[in-house]
Amino acid sequence: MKPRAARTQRRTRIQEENEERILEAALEVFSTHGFRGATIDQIAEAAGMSKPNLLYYFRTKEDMHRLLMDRLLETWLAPLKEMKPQGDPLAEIRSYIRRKLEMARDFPRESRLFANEILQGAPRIVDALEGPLRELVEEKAAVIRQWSRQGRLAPCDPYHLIFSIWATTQHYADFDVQVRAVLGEKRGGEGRFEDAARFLDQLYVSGLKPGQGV
Amino acid sequence: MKPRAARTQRRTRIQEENEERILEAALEVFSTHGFRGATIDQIAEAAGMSKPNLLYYFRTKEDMHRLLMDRLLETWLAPLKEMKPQGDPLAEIRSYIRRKLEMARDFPRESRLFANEILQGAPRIVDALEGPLRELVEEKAAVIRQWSRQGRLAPCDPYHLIFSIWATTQHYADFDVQVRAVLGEKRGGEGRFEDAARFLDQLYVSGLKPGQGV
DNA sequence: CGATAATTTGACCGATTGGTAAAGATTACA
DNA sequence: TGTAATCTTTACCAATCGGTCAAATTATCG
Repeated sequence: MKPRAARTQRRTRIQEENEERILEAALEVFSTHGFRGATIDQIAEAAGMSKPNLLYYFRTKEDMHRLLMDRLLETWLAPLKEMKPQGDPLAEIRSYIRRKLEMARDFPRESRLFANEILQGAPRIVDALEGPLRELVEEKAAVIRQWSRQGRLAPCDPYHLIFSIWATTQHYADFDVQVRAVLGEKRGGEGRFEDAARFLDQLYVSGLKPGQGV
Repeated sequence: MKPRAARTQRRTRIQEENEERILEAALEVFSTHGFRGATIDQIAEAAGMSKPNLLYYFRTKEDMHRLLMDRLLETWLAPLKEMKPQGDPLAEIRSYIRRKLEMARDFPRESRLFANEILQGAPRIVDALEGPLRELVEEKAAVIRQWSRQGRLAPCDPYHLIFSIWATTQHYADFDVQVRAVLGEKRGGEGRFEDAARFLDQLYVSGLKPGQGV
């Protein structure tokens, strides 16, 4: 009997293990080739099982991708959710940047999976973008605007502030090949994330200190 | 007789036109699906010609991609090349940002083509990254460091400064779908580029003014 | 015009794609 | 231990992939 959807909730040990192995492999393959560029054979091989066996757990390629995206979205929104209105504005933004940078360092494949999907027109998550994501950003934008109004943060466009934080941090995961090519071997080691953190700290703290700019 | 490579340089009008039409179509398709995700049939249809006809002008899918990437790289490096050591540091950086932002607005497909390639491991342009790109960045990083040493710019890591400029500007092309989803209809019109320019101006000018930060 | 080169087409190729059918092997559990 | 449910494999499918070929068509130019 097919395991997914046609079952009363019990999950076998084998089922649990294999689904996890498949998702791990799918993350690897999807994140480096995009949805269309990835093949089930590739994923099956990466998961160490035959293609029909894989398809016993996930009926289609889309099923795998959808589940990955669903899981990802929560993880993805979490750091922004943590930004608290009652905290110190600069400190809140700083630690948001740090969290995002840590995600770029520790979960580059997730970042690339997301980037691939957006880059290719987000056909499979456009709803999430226009729904939960947009609402969360709107909420946090209001918080940032409030901070500015209170004179605790330089006045600035909160949306583009958030975009710039996404861009600068995810860049280290999505464009990793380029970053390492440019930095070379001596500068491009693991220290690049600390260097990036230092630079971004400086940029944003100086750039957003109240009393700065328009 | 095959036109490419096996010819003594003469290029027919038809040849010129069709090659351009093909490259235009290839840019469209490659930039939205990546190399592996794109198919020759798709490109041929977008170019309004039959597949064998397309393959008469470009012998392989890789040939099209390679030519696009070669052309792109020059365009891509141009804005950074324009940054002059003898100019005013903040003004030079500002106009570099503006140029990059204009490229994101006017050539989003080129940006996405590049992003797709990097994201998927840059298998077809890794040489360019480690060669010309790296050298140019090294040169300009030296310029920036010099500016800082002269006290005309806040001391900062020049490499990560450049990365952050790439990231924040290209974001508006590569993640366009997301940007528009978050901004919604009223905020997401063409004005988003001007808003972005304003925000980035503020961020970088305040963040890099001499006497700021570490 | 005629002829030669350039262009376009339809028919086709083997390999790979996403996915299925059914039988065999293994596991869980009464 | 028996057996029913779960898991795995082999063999296969139609569709699509990148690309070829030869014949038909069109453009160029003396």
